[in-house]
Amino acid sequence: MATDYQLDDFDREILRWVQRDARVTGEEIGASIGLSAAAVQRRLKQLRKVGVITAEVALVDPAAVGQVMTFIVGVELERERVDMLDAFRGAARADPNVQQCYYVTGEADFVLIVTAKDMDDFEAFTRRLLFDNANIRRFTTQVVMARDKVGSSVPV
Amino acid sequence: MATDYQLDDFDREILRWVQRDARVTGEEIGASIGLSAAAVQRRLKQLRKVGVITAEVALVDPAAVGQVMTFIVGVELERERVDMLDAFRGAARADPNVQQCYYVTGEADFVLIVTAKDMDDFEAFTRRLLFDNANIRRFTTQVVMARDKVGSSVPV
DNA sequence: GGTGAAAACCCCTGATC
DNA sequence: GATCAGGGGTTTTCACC
Repeated sequence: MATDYQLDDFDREILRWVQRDARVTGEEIGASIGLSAAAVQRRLKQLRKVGVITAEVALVDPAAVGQVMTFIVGVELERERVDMLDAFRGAARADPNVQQCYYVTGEADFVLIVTAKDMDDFEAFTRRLLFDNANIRRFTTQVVMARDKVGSSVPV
Repeated sequence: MATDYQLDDFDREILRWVQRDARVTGEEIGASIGLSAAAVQRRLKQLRKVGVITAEVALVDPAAVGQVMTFIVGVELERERVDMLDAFRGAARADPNVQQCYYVTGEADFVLIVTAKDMDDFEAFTRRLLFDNANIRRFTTQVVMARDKVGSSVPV
């Protein structure tokens, strides 16, 4: 696991850079923190290997690809049995409209971040994942009017 | 704006690739969809230029850098005045513990995805952003027990 | 263990068709 | 859009601390 990997200050600086922009060159990072480009690349390789960096991905503007709507859906299951939890998790993970899925304490059991092309698309999603599922007691929907901060930049 | 840019099937295939892995080579993408590497790069450049691809970033495992806890916080403002909304947005966006901030309809006004090193760190966050703010009526906290799906992969 | 320097390699870029 | 030549970034090797 990556949990026991000890970062030093150079690693943290590098992570701050690549969390903003993964295409920045090792040379530029190195110049800003006083390291050679090769050293930066070596550290990046290690950070990937040990799992501190889980992936390097392109972020796509949902509106630009026709996924103009975003919803936050709280889901409460009928019965909290492990097999039912796992079944729901699997279905949520596999659903293309589900961007994120959190298993939480509190009122809801799961919180989902969902995008959809339009209301019909969202309704199709709710039928698919929620209504046609006897194990779901109820769910709440919040419509996102503005995404003020996105991504998953972690403070390091 | 990027909203009026028309994607074709090649673009969509490319977006599926780079949303999973931004380091994949143009050659590999091209081979899988029947395009030359140069053509793929040209399309990627265009997708960046028009804003379909908003960024290419490294994803960091929060647990690996000591941010082991995740929370979902619903925030209800005292009065929904535009200047107060904007003030809160700005503060949330600037806060290092806030990973995501959504302005929503429904019970809450904002939904935040927050990470913290531990409960003390989270408490410090709530003081900083929530308690020391007369404009906040109340907030709810849900503790994330499992992050089943993360990132912001958009179906294209 | 770590770094920096240089060469080799690979990929991206731009020009051309 | 494809092909090819040129430039740039990454990766490896090596010597060094």
